[in-house]
Amino acid sequence: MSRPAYHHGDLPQQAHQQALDILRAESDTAISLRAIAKQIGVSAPALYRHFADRETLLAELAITGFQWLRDSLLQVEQDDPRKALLHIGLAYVSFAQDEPHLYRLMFGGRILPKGAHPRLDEAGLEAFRVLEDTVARGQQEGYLKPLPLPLMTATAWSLVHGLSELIIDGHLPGADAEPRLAESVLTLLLDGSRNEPESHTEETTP
Amino acid sequence: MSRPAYHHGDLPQQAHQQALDILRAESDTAISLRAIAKQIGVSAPALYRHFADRETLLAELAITGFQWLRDSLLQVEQDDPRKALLHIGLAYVSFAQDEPHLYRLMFGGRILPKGAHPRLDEAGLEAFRVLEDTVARGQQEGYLKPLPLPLMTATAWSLVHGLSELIIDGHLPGADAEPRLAESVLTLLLDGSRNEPESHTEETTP
DNA sequence: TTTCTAATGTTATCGGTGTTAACAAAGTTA
DNA sequence: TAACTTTGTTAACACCGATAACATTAGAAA
Repeated sequence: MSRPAYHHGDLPQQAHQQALDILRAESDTAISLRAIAKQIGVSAPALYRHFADRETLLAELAITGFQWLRDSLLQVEQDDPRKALLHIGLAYVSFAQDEPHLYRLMFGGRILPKGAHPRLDEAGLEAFRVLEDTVARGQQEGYLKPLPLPLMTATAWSLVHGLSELIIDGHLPGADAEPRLAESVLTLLLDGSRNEPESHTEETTP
Repeated sequence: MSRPAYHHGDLPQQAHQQALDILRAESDTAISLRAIAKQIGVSAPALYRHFADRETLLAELAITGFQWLRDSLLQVEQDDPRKALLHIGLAYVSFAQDEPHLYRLMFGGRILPKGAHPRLDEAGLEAFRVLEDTVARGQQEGYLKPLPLPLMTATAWSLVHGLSELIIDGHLPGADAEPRLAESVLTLLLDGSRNEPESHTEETTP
C-alpha cells in the first residue's frame, strides 16, 4: 500500500506472526531474524528495538503457546471427574498434535533455558495449574486416590507430556492408525488411579 | 604420540569424543565443527572426510546414547515382574538425569528428524525393545493386565519419557527434594496396571 | 507553532557458523 | 616405481546474531 513510512507501526506484531509462520512451517531453528526482517521489508537491526534478542522472540512465541494451551484446557467441562480428567488429557495431546513445533519450543528446555524468561515460566505455570486443579477436583470428589497432589499431577503431566512428544516425534507409529490410542493410554492410567472405597478404605491424607 | 602427522589417524574417534564433551558441558547447539576441529588441531573441512555433515555427527552421538541406554536397561534383573518393571523405569529415568543433554539430543525430534538417519532409528528401536520385552514378560507372567501390548508399552514409555523430560527441564521442582518421586510415579502406574488389584503389596509412598 | 527528546528506523561492520571447491600430501596397491 | 585412493590443506561463499554510529520521525513541552 502507500505506506513507505519510516516508522512501521506494527513491527512487533508482524515479526511475531512471521516467526510463528516459519515455526509452524519448518522449525524453531529455521527462524532467522534476518529472514523475518527481509520478509517484512525492514532492516534486521530494526527488530532489536522490539526484541532483546532472538531467544526473547522465541520466548514470546512460547508464551502465546502456553496461553493457547491454557485456553484449550479451560474449555473442558468439569462436571464428571472422570470425564474431565480424560478430556483434559485428550485436549492436551491434541494441542501438541496440532502445534508440534510450537509445543517443542514450549518444552524444549534446550531452546529456552528455564530461569531466563520469567514471563514464560509464569505462562507455563498458569497452564499447568489448570491440569493441577482438575486433578485436585478429582480427588476432592473422591474419584481419585487420596495420594499427595504433587505426586498425582506429576504422574498425569508426565503421561500426557510423554505421550505428546512420542506422538509428535513419530515414535508411536500407531498414533495415526489408531486415533483412540491417546484415549486408551489415558484410560489405563485413570483406571489405575481410581479410588476404590470397597477394597481398602484407609485415610492416608497428606 | 604427539606426531604432527599429515594424517591424523584417529580423527573420527576424537571428533566424536570432543563433540560428546561439548554436549555434556553445554548443549547440542554449542557443538560447532570449527571449534571441534580447532580443539583437535585440524582444519574444519577435514571433518567432512568422516562425517557427511554436522547433523550426522550429532546422530552418531545419539546412536551411542541409545546403546548406553539399552545396556543400562539390560542390566535390570528380570526375576520378579513387578520389580523388573519398576527398576527398568527407574533405570530409564536415571539415564536421562545422568545425561540430560544427550537424552534431549536422542529424543529431540527437532534436532534429528526421524527418517533421516536409519542407524539412529534402529538404535532407538533396539533400546525400546528392552522395555517392550519387559512389559510383555509382565503380561505373560500374569502380573499386568492382558491389554494389547502396544498400548501397554506406549503407556509405560510415555510415562518414563515424560517424567524424564520434565525432570531434566526443571519442571518438577520436587525432583531433587524428593528423590523417590520417580519411584512413586512409576508405582502409581504399576498399581493401576496390575491384573489382580486385591493383593496388597507394601506401601512405598512416603 | 516551534523545539526538544525519545522512539524507531538505517547502514556498516564484527565475529561466528556450516559447507563446498580446488589443491596437496601421504598411504596403498599393481 | 607409478597410479590411485584417502585424508588432509587453504580459500571462499552464504548465511547468521549482534553491536555501533547515525538518520528520521512522532509526540510532548515550550
